Amino acid sequence: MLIATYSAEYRKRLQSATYFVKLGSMSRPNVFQTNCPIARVTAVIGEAWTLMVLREAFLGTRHFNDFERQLGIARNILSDRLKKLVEAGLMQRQPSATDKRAVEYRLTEPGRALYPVLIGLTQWASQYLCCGESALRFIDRATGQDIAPLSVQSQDGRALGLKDIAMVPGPDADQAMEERFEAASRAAQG
Amino acid sequence: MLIATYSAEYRKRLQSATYFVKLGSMSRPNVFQTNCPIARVTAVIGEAWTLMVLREAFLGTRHFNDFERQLGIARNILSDRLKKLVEAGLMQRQPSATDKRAVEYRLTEPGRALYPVLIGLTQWASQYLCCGESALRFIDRATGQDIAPLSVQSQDGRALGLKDIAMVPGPDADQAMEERFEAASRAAQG
DNA sequence: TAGGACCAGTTGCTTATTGCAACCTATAGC
DNA sequence: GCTATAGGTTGCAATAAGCAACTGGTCCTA
Repeated sequence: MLIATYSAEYRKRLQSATYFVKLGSMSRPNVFQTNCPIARVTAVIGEAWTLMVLREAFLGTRHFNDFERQLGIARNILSDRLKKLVEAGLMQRQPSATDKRAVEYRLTEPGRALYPVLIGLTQWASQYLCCGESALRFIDRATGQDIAPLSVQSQDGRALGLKDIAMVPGPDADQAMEERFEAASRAAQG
Repeated sequence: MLIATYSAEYRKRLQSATYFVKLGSMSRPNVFQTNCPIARVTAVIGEAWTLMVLREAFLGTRHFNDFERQLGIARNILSDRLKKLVEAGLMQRQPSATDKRAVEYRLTEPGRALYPVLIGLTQWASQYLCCGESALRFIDRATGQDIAPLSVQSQDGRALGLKDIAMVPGPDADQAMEERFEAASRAAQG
């Protein structure tokens, strides 16, 4: 439902070329006007520092100066990223109730919905970039155990590997996209 | 085991400041020398276009010119990103056996291990950026059904929300990091 | 076996982004 | 009032991306 609150307006901008042209350094409207979700997600969280800002937000940071201190990010860049995250509906900007100078940046529902991705990235990096020993672990509060590695599953809960799944064109796919999926499907099999 | 094949050499570079300083535009060694997995993953796949190149690779693209055509990426940037992905061990570069002009870029095991993340991003974007109707769906080959939404789970398969999990310092965490997690833990509860 | 097309890049130039420091406005606290 | 703090903005130098043209091999056809 929160989707509905921001998507009506936001969707228009997503579909206008000028918006994407200004996003990130990838000024290729043709790429971002496709409805490939990865292209769109790149436009929204693909810029330098954006993922780190989100990580900070998940760690509970809410204030401009705290983001700056924790990340060592330049203030103008931080300002820009927070603005874009708010625009994109991932975070909300709220003047503090107790201190009129202060502003609080918090994740919205769409923003929080990214946490499986953040966890997936963390698990991947811990395994492949930190050689299994990172500074960060996730545990299940109820049991204290490490959480399970993120896995792709079927509706009935079977774990699915890369070869068990297929990409198929969705409702918005065009002809070129459909042809690509057939090629991709063959490639995945081989 | 494939980890072992590239990590011995790669790990050294990961730990040297100069490597990170040159990665992306975020020339802040202090950030990337931390062992925060998100910081590291940003260094490796956070640059503009890198995620798109990976998406292409998952779609079965293997040749330089095909990446260029499908993405509309500048050739020098593509060259740079492929080089870095190979260096980082996510892709491998192999001269074609049948055509001596051609080169094949393929995902390695560490690269393929990113697919849950790609799927998570796709599902998130489809829901929040494409309003549920994207050009791309994933189905279970065995049944033809859509796959399940990516979920974070406990060891025994319970679905875990953001509030059911806690971040705790791992083996490589320092004092400052430990203090942060306590703050983060409190923030997640509230 | 000469000529053209094709693959995988590289080079040089222009434009857009980032990093850094200094500055600004409004509020808080004493 | 005076100083410190919060959340920015502005201008300038350094860096990265976008674009077109060029290179060095290899394939293919006549």
